[in-house]
Amino acid sequence: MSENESPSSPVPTQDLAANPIPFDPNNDIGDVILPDPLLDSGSFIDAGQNEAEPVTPPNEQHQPTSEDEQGSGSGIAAEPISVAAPADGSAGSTRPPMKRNLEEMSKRPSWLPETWTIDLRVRSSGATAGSIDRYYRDPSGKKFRSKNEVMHFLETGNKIKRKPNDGEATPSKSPESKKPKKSASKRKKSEALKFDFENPPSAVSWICTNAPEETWTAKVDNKRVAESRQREWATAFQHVTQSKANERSSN
DNA sequence: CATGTCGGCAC
DNA sequence: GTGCCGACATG
Repeated sequence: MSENESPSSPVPTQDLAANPIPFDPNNDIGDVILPDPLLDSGSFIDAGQNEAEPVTPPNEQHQPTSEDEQGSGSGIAAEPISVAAPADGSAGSTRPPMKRNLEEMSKRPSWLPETWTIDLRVRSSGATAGSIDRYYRDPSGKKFRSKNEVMHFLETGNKIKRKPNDGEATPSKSPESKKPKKSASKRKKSEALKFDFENPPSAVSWICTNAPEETWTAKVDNKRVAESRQREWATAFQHVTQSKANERSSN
């Protein structure tokens, strides 16, 4: 649907789309983490509607090793509002009550890892225009549309398979397409664990920073553990515990 | 073919 | 009202 051409729709997209994300440089997260080297890609596409948001959301930590940003959708659609840093208003004076809703909506759910991001997208057309869709982005930029997809990815490391489009929409002349429901001997190769089980650190200190949000940081030898490594640990941990659980249940 | 977007239903 | 996922559109 590029270019809304509804005869009676001047496309009054605004209000919700334009949301100045309050960001307070004073509001640190306890001087830990936030190594985010490059912040960018907040605003790009802009169907030239309106919402020429002068404010560039200074959040969104991007991992250097990954594809970045999605190209563009179908033209329309407001700019994706990315919420990474906790937009807490310790010094934020004004807080319009209505925006509060939006803010609250962008608060990170507890099940979402700290390193992930939430993308808020406002529907700009259609019957459901004005609705807000929430997407979740992992540190490498992969996009997920629901908690379930995120969970699935967290646990298996495989992105959930998007609908392969099937049936009438794809008249492939062969209604009798073979559909191997399960490949018995084909094991999906998931990423290898990046954890040195042979040489684990002798001691790890975990520091909890409470402001503005609960954040745990690991230290080995008094040195901060890279956030990426923490993630590797988490992945390894999950993998191991999950394996154990499987063993147990199959016993 | 991949990915974004909207419809619409199930909580 | 919100979250979620299928269906569709589009580059």
